[in-house]
Amino acid sequence: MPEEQPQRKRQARGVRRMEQIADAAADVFAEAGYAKATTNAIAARAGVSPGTLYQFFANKEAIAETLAQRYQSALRAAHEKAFDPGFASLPLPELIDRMVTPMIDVNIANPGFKALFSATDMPERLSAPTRKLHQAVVGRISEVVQARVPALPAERVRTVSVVATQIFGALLSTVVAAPAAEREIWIGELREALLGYLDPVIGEPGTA
Amino acid sequence: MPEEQPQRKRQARGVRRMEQIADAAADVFAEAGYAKATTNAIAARAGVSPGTLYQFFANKEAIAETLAQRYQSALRAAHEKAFDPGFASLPLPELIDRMVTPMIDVNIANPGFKALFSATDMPERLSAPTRKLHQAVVGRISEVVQARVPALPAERVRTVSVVATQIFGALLSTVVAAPAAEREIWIGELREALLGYLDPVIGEPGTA
DNA sequence: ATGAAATGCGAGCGATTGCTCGCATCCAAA
DNA sequence: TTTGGATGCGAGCAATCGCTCGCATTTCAT
Repeated sequence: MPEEQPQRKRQARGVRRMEQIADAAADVFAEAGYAKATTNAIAARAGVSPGTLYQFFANKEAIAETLAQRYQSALRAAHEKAFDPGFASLPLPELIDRMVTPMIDVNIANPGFKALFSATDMPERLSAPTRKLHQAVVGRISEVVQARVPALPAERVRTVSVVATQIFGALLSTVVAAPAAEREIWIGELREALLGYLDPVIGEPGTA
Repeated sequence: MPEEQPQRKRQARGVRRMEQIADAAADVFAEAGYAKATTNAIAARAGVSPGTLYQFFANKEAIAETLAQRYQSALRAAHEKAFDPGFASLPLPELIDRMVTPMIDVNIANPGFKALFSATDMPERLSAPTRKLHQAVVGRISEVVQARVPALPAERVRTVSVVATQIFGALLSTVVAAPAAEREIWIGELREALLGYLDPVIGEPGTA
């Protein structure tokens, strides 16, 4: 268990510096990926010296960890909005919309993070929590699906949830990468894709 | 244009060594990714010294390039099987099956290559050709879709083809990663997902 | 005002890694 | 059998990069 070390007292200026460095790191990581991003480049982007950077972060991993926590808390907030069990009885198109919208928004607000934390060049320690959250999404979707169609075997519920998540993830990248003007088009296609896959299985609540 | 340098004469033994090194590189790259894979590790895996490795490959990039060419020619062969324009008038489930099967097979036969060449830690030079082939796939699918439903606007044809490709790519990873025993299940879901998305648009040949 | 602590700098250390170099050995053509 | 080139080795070079260290400056509580 990683115990909190008695982190030194920060002045307001120091806290600002930390955010400034973390912001710069988000840029550099997004552009270059974790492995190719150098700490010196992050420091330069933040307009500080390498020494200053290491005044606030123990090492490269710690910088990424800060970003990981930012992303994770944003994700968790989105999950609360997206996976309300009460949605289970809604018409399928609306159900999809309620789930998809918050997840898209959080990823548009944090561009690059999804790619960064699913990349393989990042230390296991940092990608693991995000992957775990991703697994949790499958679980949350499974709950909604199971609540909607109780007669569906648990194994099939799981399979359907995994596939729906994969479809969502793939098209999410396209939506985020698209210029803002085209996003609605791709979001529409995303909805159609999910609807097309899910309708035969869980189109009507209560049926098997 | 990259001109062939007058590569030195190889003995049969040398050719074998090259394949042996390339095979080892495929393993190491698949395990560690391009950036984290060291040439010394590749040499060790191949059971040769670093000097021997560089007897046959100019640099790290050249090793990956050999693998890229392997993958690309395998992909091209699969594309020939998968994107026959004559498929356009088949019933949709069969059309999907004809396209999907060769693409799945080639990726099962070359595990790790898809992930390797779509990773961002690889030099642009090497990922670009594979990305270009991927773009070509969208074009090939567009042709089939357009041939099937001539009344569909070109822009919409393109959008549908992109989305279908994305759905395929996402579930392909799951199929390849799954143990052989479960593959048929995931392939079935992949077919259902594509069918669900495509049926409303191009379900019947000739309709708009 | 003053001292202690926080902030800041940047040259450069140590480890890693792609790659080289000098030299030994193997092979095939003459 | 001889000989030139292909194959093979592995210590170590050079460049990169994460990170440190010594020291200067700023901030803040007293």
